[in-house]
Amino acid sequence: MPSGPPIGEREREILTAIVETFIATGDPVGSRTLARSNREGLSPATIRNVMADLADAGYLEQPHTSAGRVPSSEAYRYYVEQLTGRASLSQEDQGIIKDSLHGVSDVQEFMERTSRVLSLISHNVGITVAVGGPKNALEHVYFSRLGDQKVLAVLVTRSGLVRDRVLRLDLPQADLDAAARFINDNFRGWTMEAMRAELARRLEQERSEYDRLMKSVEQLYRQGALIADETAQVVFVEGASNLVTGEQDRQRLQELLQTLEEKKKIVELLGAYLDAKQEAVRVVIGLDEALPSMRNFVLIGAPARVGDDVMGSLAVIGPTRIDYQHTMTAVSYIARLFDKILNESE
Amino acid sequence: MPSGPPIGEREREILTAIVETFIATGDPVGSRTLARSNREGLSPATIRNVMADLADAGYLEQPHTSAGRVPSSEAYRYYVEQLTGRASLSQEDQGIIKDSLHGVSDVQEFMERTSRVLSLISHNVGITVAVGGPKNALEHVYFSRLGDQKVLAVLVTRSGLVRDRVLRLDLPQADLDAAARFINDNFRGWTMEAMRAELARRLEQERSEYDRLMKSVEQLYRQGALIADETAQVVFVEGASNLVTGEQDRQRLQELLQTLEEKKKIVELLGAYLDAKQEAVRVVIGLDEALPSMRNFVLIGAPARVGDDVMGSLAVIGPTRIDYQHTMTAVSYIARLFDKILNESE
DNA sequence: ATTAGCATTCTAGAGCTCCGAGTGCTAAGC
DNA sequence: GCTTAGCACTCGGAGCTCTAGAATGCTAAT
Repeated sequence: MPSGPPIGEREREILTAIVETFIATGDPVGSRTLARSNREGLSPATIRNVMADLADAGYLEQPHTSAGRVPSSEAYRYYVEQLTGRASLSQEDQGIIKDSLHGVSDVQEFMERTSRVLSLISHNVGITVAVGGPKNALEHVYFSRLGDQKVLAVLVTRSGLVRDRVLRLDLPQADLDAAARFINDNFRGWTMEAMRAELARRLEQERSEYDRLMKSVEQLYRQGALIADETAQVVFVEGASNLVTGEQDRQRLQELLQTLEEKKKIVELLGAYLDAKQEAVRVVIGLDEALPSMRNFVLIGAPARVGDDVMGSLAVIGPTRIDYQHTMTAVSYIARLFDKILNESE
Repeated sequence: MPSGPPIGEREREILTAIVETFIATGDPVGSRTLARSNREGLSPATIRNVMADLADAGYLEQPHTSAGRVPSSEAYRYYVEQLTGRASLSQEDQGIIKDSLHGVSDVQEFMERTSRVLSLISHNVGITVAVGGPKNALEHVYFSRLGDQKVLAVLVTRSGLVRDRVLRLDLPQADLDAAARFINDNFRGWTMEAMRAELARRLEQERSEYDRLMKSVEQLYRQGALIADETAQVVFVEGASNLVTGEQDRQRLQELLQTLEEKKKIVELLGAYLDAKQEAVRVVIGLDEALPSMRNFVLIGAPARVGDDVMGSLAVIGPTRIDYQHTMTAVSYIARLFDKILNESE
């Protein structure tokens, strides 16, 4: 618990130093080490006193008596809060990002490459989600007969996402065209959610007086041609191999990887923590509340938007011992780039 | 090297027993253990003699002097060869597979679920590839204006694969429709390869007398609307987390996971070893020739076909210490199911 | 051709010691 | 009154030795 008060200037400085040292080395940090690197020449003893206070306040933990101190979640939160955020990305990183994202005009492809680039730059797990959910605005649909009893449904959202699905349905192409025209004419620009609701309402109401057109539409609707559920989300997870270098034991590592394989959970995770309204990069420390296997892991993410439309989110997941400054800068940089690139190509 | 000769009945039996014991336990197997489980009551000493012969012939290896023997790649090859293949899948496994694949009519979705189900059943890595390459026959294309200077190209192959791409292009919808009609009318049923070649030829030849239509077609072609390169392959890799339980050290594990993340290499691997013409399940032992990080790993795969058309491949990758019989049966079962399900839904 | 017996080899693991890092406390110093 | 030096104490980890057990290969007997 952040028993807030006991954080004065000196405490702040020492806590920061501890966090940074621990992030750099991974070993519990002791008063000696700290005294050496501290610019005001404080003695180990003094530092010990401060450390004891910080430990009481819940910012530090001790693996065992004769070891140094390790930052608690609270400490990381505090540390992140007091980061200025003024840092900028190295030329090299900017280069990597730009090379990798150059010339992409497709949201999905952008997402895919971004997850890779995030993992490359952060040396952790890069994740992107392209929302395909109910909030998306419909651009248009397209149906096409495929073989004998199959129909291909293609759905394009305003955000440029393309989703397709093969349905078991036996309708002539003419009917499909009519249905597509109907939907496109009536619902272009609607959110998927609203469209589905309205469509359901109409189908219900006019049930008695169905004409051929509405019958086709109903069939398509029932078969899920208007893809809008969470399966429509596209998730890219890259760099899981980076987790191997961490200090977890086998057991934990496996659980971790398993979790990352469950795309659904990942979507939920990002959904729960990344508020679409927020502007900036968000850091969530203590992921174990949502996902037990993610104990000691943090999420650093931001919404991916073009203008005011939220297209999805991008994030890095890594151990609490991550380079916050660098990762935050990278995430923020790419988020801005996303807006810029996709905006100008509109 | 398989100095072929010294494999008589007794040798065969002992070699098989060694392989099976090693697969079951993971420990080098010694003459004692073997003598105990051997049904004809051979003494350890006799077995030792046989084992020495087998070692000379290259079928067994010794980690160190006072340890038991471990099967060599050659031994596994031999072992697999003499498997009857008569085994059938447990009801339970059949249930898992059917539940998971039930009602799927979309090749891509089938592939996706299959990779998952393969990893589940084999407790190893399940991989599927949907070929989108030059050999695929075109079903139809569809172009649609998207925003101001973008065009969405959707390409459907005979095999039911849907590929889309966003192009930077500024053509009116009418022109796009005309181009699509032209391509569909002229090239439906052609392989992507043939179509591209013919199109290139025509564009070259008639360069002087271009009309509006051919100009649109050329632009679309140049922008890559007729997706047929290897990026059109879709790869699904599931169950990488299963590798953690193996006995590799961290270093190897990480390399392994990295390799699995490189979809391109995986496609090449399957391509190199899984011959489209082959009917049955194929087992490749010694993957390190192709991928150094895959030392001690094997590939158990089969082509995924519907009738005579190859849609891709499915495979399991796991350590040499994999349950061959079970995995082979599972792969073969799913391959047959693939044909059956997608055939009847045509 | 098998097998029993035996000397030999080699590893994994248990037990042990010792070193170093770190702590908290107390008493002295500025 | 804050800071620091000094000191006794704690504890984990590295390194060492030693042993038990599992295998082996060979030889000689059956």
